[in-house]
Amino acid sequence: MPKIVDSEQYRKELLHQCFDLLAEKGYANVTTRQLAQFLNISTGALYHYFPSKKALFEQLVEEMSQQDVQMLQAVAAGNKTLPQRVRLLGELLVEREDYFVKQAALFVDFYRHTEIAETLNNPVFERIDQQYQQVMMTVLGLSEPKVARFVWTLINGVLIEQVEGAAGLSFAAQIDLLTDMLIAYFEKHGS
Amino acid sequence: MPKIVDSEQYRKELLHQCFDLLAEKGYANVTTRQLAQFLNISTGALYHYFPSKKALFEQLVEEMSQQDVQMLQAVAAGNKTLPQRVRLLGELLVEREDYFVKQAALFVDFYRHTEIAETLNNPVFERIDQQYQQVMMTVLGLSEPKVARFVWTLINGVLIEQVEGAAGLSFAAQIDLLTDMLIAYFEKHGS
Amino acid sequence: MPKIVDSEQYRKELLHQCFDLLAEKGYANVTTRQLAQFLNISTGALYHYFPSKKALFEQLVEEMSQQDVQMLQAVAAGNKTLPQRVRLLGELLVEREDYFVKQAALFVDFYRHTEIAETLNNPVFERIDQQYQQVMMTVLGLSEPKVARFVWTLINGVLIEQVEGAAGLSFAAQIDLLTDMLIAYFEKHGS
Amino acid sequence: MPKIVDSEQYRKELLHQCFDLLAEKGYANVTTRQLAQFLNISTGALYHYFPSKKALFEQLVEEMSQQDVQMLQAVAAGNKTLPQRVRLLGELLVEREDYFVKQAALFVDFYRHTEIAETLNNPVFERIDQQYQQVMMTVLGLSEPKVARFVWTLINGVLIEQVEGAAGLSFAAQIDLLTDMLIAYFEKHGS
DNA sequence: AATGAATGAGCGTTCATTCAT
DNA sequence: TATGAATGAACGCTCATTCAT
Repeated sequence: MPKIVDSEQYRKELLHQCFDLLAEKGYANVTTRQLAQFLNISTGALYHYFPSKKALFEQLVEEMSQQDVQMLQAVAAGNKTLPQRVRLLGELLVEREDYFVKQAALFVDFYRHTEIAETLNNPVFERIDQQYQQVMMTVLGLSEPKVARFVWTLINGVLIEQVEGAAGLSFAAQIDLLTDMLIAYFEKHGS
Repeated sequence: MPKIVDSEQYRKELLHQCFDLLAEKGYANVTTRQLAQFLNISTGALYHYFPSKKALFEQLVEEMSQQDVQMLQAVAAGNKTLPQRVRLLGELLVEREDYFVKQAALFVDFYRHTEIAETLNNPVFERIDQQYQQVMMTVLGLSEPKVARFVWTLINGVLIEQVEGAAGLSFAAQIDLLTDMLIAYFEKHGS
Repeated sequence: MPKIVDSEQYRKELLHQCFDLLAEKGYANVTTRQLAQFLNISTGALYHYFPSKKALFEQLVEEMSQQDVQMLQAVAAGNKTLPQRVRLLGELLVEREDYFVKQAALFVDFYRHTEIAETLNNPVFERIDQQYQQVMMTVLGLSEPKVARFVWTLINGVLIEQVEGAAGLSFAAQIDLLTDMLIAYFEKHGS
Repeated sequence: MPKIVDSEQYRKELLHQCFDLLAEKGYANVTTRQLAQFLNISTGALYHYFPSKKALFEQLVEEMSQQDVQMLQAVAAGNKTLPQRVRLLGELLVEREDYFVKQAALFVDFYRHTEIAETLNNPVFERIDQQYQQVMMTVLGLSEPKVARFVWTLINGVLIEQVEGAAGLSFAAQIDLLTDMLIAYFEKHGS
């Protein structure tokens, strides 16, 4: 086994490798031993890179949310009308369905495994929430933060239903419906 | 404490008593001992009424979903236009915010604690999903099952955000926005 | 395995059974699994009776110190001169050498495994220290608390050397020497 | 940082640096990583100089006991009466209270972390014990080895009580009492 | 029907030690 | 010599479940 040269880099690689496992099985349903085995390292090594299971999870969520934001920003480029932007956003989500669904799974776990008292003071939470709100405003060119936030809430609702594997409709079909609804709303109420 | 006459009835009472505790703290964060203590029975007795913690939880989810459906049906009564129905539905949700948010919390837990392979074959899941789809069709007087189903998905998205305690907007404000959006959509695309 | 009827009684029995093992091997060198195995119960049962390994240990120390005090009080009975009392105390210690040596071992562990900050506020510590000082005053009929305390310190020094198995002299010989020293001291300085 | 010329010398320097840390926190409460960090070397380097944590500890105890002996020898110089020697010894102990208390802490840890079976055969133990007995004979000018040995036992008893932080009396006060007691004893029984 | 003591596999985590570099 | 990443057995403890009463 080669000596790790860039330990910071390796830590991020480990995080990325964890993503699928944690998103699919859920934080509470994956043990540190499973995690280590999955990563092909010992439990000791896992704790060499992360101070605790919880910290690993938080780092993962943060890392992924940044990746999210970068992906979504792409929609903002160019001169587009609001309906165009909404459709583009929908297309992006459908294109990367697998990623976004897993990401949503991670978030649900993250929130549920944090004590409510902790939630309010947690800087990670706040930063992430702010980021998503901001990116939705930029992407859709909205002036109302609360509408931007609401759009993200709805998207998450659809994503989470996919997580649960309970969807009667395909993700693409749901995103289509959502797109239509948003466009109808913006046509009627302005942006 | 009255002598137990109808064991079936008593089981349901126990379930109703569990609801708040499990919804607030989450399935994984409540031990069977806590559950038993909360119900003022012994752990042995708990296992007399329910074969396992998981089974108890599934029965609770099922029981509550039926209660949900009954509540929602109320909106369907009388001769109303679609926008009226949508608004009524929104009002009902806001009125009983506490209950519905807890219910959503329960669902999220339920899905996350079930293996994906299990999800697809689980009759409980299917039945519940069908029920919600059905009730939304009735309540809104829709002819399209998939739209009905989707409306419920969106409502759940809003509820789950409240569960997570992460909401930037109040539940009422979000439901208002959702109501407006649905009305705009139906006006444009028909029901 | 019969059901335990008097759980409080059983807890004390478990404590007494632990005594030898913990005194001989030391708190840190006995694992909870070893403890459970030694007691012929499961680790789960151990935690049914004691909230933690540390709590078990503290209860043991307290229980034993009470037993100590009762033993030592016996010397106080009757009308005796100070030298007589000193000799009687020495005889008692030699008679029950095994017990007192183990007890001393326990105490050393107890103090070393408690954070210094904790030591000062710990009610268990204070009570025990007071008890020994008090009992030495009574037993020797001393009016000076600090001398009483000092005598106990010296006795403990001798006991601890036995714990360590490092003694060049037998316990009886050491206690004899100590007795002579104390008598010489009291003859010269009064009691 | 000077280039290491004499590896043996460096090893002893490392030991001396360890002393405070190990005496204050206790063998079991200091990890090899902490030790290495404290010494400004890597864990690998630590294992280059010492075959194991335990061996390091044993070497430390041995090294320190030699230092002890040298300090104590100082009292032997000159033509003094026994009471004078006893008082001088007491003064030395009080002067260097901090050092001797730490030393005692080390010894207690050392003995407790060694299996009893091991204790009896351990050459380190025997050598150290012999040394102290010898030095006490020289220092006090005693002809009886067993009394010399016993005096050291009593001194240790007082030191250990200080280690435990449980002392009702100051170290100086206890040493004063001990001095008086020894003098009274020697006056009565001869040396 | 009901109790609660008992079980033991499994959890997150630690740390003395090793070894490729 | 020296590094520090890697190991993995073992720790204290938890908790769904069982079972003698």
